[in-house]
Amino acid sequence: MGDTPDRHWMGPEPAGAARRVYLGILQALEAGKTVPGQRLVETDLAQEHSVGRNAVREAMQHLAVRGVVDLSPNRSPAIRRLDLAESLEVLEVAAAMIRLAAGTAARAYSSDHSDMLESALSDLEAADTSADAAALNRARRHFYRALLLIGGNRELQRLFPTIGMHIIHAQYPSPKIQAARRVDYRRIAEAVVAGNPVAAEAAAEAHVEHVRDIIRTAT
Amino acid sequence: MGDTPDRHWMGPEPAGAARRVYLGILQALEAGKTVPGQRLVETDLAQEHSVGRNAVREAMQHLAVRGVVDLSPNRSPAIRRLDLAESLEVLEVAAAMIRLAAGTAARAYSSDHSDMLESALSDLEAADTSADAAALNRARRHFYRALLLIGGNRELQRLFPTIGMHIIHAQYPSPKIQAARRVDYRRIAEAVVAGNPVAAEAAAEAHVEHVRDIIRTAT
DNA sequence: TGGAACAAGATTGTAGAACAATCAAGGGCG
DNA sequence: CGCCCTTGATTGTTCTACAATCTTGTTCCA
Repeated sequence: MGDTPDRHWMGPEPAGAARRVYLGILQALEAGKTVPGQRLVETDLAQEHSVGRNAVREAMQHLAVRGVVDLSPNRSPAIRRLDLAESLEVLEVAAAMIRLAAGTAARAYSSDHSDMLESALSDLEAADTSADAAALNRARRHFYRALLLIGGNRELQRLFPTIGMHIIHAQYPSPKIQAARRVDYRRIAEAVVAGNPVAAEAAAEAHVEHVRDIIRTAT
Repeated sequence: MGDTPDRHWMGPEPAGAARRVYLGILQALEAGKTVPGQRLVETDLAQEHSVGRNAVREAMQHLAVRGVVDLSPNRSPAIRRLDLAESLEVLEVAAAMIRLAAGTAARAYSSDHSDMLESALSDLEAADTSADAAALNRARRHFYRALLLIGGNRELQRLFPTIGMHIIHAQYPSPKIQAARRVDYRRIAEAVVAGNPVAAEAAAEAHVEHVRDIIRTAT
């Protein structure tokens, strides 16, 4: 349907110059080139990406919104670091949001949407065999994007990407989580396709519960 | 327990110069001096508040995060306008978050926290009789702040204020909602004090349901 | 030796100028 | 009447300059 407002279709992302910095840092984080706690100096990043300090600042704001960096006055921004307690707090919020996303998608599902879920799941399989970190993250986002688009709740689309999941995945790059995803996402998808909100919500919560367990024991 | 990071204790708020603009606009919105759909011109605001254009831009970013303004490239930011459908979408997300906040607070409640809830509730009563719009909003925030502090989930504290509730309240300043709050908040508080998460979550959802009904009929 | 006070450097906070890029409205022309 | 183009308004972006603040290292005194 052509009514998707593509303007900032998935949570506000920076545009133009700031975007380069923003994507660069996210990418460096996924690649492990930057680690939690690391300080990010404005002028360095500005030179590195050939942009003005303003643009760097703007990128930092967006990263802070998504819970990737911590911003405090008169201090260099730092990649956010989560202790176990705060990780679990993030997961608790994530559980509520994923649950809502799954339930909403199940309620709104129609056969028009089958392509989205299919391609997301096949992406996941493909990435799973390749074991490429970037591809895995892409596939994960792809799945949630499908869920959010099917559900059609624009406020949820706006807020969902702001949960601090980037850091969670950067801090606990466990292959076990990926294994869990493969099973859990499929279960969620099945419930959505079946138009069964209760089952979808249950599957969503089960998934977060699995991640929670893995993280708890992995620490 | 002095470990509460007061730095950005309640969702990231702008600091310094940008803060003036940010607060000015929120205030103007609550006072009805700015209306949904209104365009906000950078240079005007900069002069008006005696700050640089970048400060205005920064304020806009924060307002966009909180769902107060809509930002699209090469266009003046505009106060967000919600049609009925999107209002309901916002409320759906709000329901999930408030539910989580209430449940978490109920689980974490101890007698140390009684003051917070008490003062929040008495604030609400006081504001209710005075019927001053600003005081009402302050009291509402006070209540949720208490809930979030009791629950202690830092990620929830970060994300909660970013739900687009500012606009909801700006667009539907119905006295009926305030009446519902008086009853509903007390019921939530009672469940929290009783340490009953299930009841707290139910009361939270009931409240949002009431607001939903009021908005549906008020349009 | 320990530590307090101070000095120097690094980094962020903020305003402003300048220019490019884009958009919106109005005017003229076919 | 409708299309195109010019023009003004507004945002996007970089750069400069300086104030405010933090950090670090050094000196000096007890």
